[in-house]
Amino acid sequence: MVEIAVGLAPVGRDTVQDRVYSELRRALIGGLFAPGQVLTIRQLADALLTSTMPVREALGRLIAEQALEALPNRSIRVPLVTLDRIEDLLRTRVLLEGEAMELAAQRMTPRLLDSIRTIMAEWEEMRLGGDPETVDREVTLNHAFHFEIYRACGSTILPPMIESLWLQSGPFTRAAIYAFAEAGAQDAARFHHDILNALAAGDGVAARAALVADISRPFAYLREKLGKEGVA
Amino acid sequence: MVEIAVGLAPVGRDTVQDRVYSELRRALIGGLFAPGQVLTIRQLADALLTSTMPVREALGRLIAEQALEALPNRSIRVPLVTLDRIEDLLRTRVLLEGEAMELAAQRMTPRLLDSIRTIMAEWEEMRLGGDPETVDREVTLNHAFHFEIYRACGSTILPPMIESLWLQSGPFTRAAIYAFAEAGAQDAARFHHDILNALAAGDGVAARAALVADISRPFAYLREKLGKEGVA
DNA sequence: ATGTTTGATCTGTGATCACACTTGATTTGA
DNA sequence: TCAAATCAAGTGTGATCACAGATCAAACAT
Repeated sequence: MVEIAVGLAPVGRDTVQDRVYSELRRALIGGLFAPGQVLTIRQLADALLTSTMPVREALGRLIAEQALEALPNRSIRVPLVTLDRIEDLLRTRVLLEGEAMELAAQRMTPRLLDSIRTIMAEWEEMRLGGDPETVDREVTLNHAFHFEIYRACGSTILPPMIESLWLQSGPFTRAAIYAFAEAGAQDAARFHHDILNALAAGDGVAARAALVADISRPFAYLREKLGKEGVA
Repeated sequence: MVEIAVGLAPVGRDTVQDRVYSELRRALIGGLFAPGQVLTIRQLADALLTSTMPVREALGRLIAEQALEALPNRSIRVPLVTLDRIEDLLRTRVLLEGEAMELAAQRMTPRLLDSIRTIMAEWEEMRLGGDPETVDREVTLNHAFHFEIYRACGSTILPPMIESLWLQSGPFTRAAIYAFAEAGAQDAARFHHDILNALAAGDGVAARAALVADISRPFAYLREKLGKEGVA
């Protein structure tokens, strides 16, 4: 058989389970669920207007990815936020995302750089608007900015692992985003610009350093806040 | 209510799904499934003497962990082995396991060291026996040796991620183990001794180096073998 | 001989039901 | 008055069934 239509993308299935999974994942990364919140299958099925079957399988996947926690009671909850866990997450994210960033810097192409700049531009415009309603979109764009880079690292293993870390960070990054809405806006933008410049120069070490600064910022804030209040 | 029987361990549930999951995981790490092999729910359910329900949920978890692959055909298979994938896995394992090892070296206790030595002793005795029947037990002990260390690293995030990498490495490490049964036995033993000595000395850098040598060995062999034969 | 259609079989997906267990409030007992 | 027993509502788990899509071979048409 001759090769036809090489430019087409694979169509990909669209099962109910996948939609439920994507929706829950979006909600987790966006911080719509509170740490410690218990999720029940039937309640989610009602909210999502489906039956319990797709929900329980999606929850099973999220538990396997450490994004949710299965208690011995058989109940399912969003993991708690503790000081230890924050340190742990930050350290692991620096390790993996730093590596992915440095690898990506060595394989950067003008085309990819353009794509990243486009996302960055939209993100910055939104931040300047200062509309609190757009925080969801902001989270999405921030996610897109980082993973557009990580996908360029040449590894098929690293990006899914980093996604898992974002999923675990999700429940308490939103708090930090809100808090930094004014105070840290220019900082975050500066870090992203630093990353972009380093990538354009092909300087992996500088890109890694800028990234570490970028993701350490909200964690440092949370650490300080939790240190005063105890667990949230 | 008064506190009674404080010394008891939590009983922990034992669902059919968990047993299926453990069994599949064991089979994958032990290399019982061939790369590219297609797994069907009903066939596994028959083999495991259960219904399809627990099997499909267990498969869903394994897919979420990247241990299995969901094709657009809706069929499920063990991921293929390619040269790129081998390089990718090795690089990521060195990154994560090296970090875990260095962290563990800084938190090592005499009690844990003893526990590791016990595993090591049993493993070495089995290797000296040279019985090809015991390769399953050998794989299990090798796993126990490494993860007894990784659990000591103080992170709750790192070990599950490393488990996921072992799961992905499983389908083609067995080939390497067989090949090294005679040729590399003393090498592997030496690396494990190096690791143990470094841990006892609290020397994280040396422990990391010994570990990298340990896990690079079978990968190097596979790389060479695949380079000659093409994909397996 | 090549390409198309057809049909039987097998696959994952989702819905529904029964069951065992947890949980929390209510009732019962001393 | 307080602790223990009880009961009802709600939970995840597993089995079973119905269905749409995939697969592959044989029959057919070009």
